[in-house]
Amino acid sequence: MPELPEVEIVRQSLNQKVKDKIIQKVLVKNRNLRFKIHSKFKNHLNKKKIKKVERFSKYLILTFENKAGFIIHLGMSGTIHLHSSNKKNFFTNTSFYNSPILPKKHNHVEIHFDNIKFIYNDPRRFGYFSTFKNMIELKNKFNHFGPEPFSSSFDVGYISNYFKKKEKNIKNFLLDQKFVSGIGNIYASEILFDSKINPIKKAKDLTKHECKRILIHSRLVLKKAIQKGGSSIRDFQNTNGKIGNFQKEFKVYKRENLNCLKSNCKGTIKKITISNRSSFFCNYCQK
DNA sequence: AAGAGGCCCTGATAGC
DNA sequence: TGCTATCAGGGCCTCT
Repeated sequence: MPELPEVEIVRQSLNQKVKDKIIQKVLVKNRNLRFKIHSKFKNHLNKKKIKKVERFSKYLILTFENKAGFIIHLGMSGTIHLHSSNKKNFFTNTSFYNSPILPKKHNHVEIHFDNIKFIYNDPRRFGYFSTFKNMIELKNKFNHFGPEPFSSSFDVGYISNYFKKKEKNIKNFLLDQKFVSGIGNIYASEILFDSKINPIKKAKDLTKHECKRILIHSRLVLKKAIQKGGSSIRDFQNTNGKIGNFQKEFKVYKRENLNCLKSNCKGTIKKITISNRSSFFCNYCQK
């Protein structure tokens, strides 16, 4: 569910609310996530002060003062809710697609700070928590990941070189975290539309110019999504009133059978399935 | 090595 | 109203 922009939005509010706060108590209500929450998880977190909340790709990284810390992946349906006990009924939903009301089912982890409760909720259980002891261990966790679109190492040379002899379609590569980190199914379609590239085009057939467009639009789309506060598919109102309206800007995602929004294009948006995931594109202007 | 496909889960929605 | 089928923003694992 959450792609890089959404996780970045979560990171920002999380960093704002729990930075420099001490974990007073950890409750594991249901350890069954993609990977079972380790029995040592509680002790690893207990009484530690959060030094910073960072993000790599779709992963949240919370680091303690002693350089140890933990990672959160939200999977498809993971949401984080912050509940302030200072003011009654004050909820901050740092996720982006369910209501600001605290969920009753599927709460897996509670982390209590002074005056703030962190609640991790995940109906589909595709998310997970993992811990690291130091910076080296943290770095190793992301060893096999490709660069983020914003990274300087994600350049035309890298892209065109990577695509040499690759038979797989371009859409799959945008979703392949070994090639580029942080893009998911929604933004893959949006990036390809802006780049005017057909999702089923083989990667090896992309020209250098097309690689350049992939580079530029990956950055633009994600940047704009972050500025808009990410995407929420469902009706969403949060008490801060600042989260998630990039979905209004979707040009192809969930717009099948509607007109192509490119000026002078008479095409209609199509929906096809690529590797069991839906893809949206205009078969008129995406070559 | 690269690529295809199954699978992990629950919940919302569409169609009958 | 209630059943069944399909779909959902991710990514790991296995097989060829």
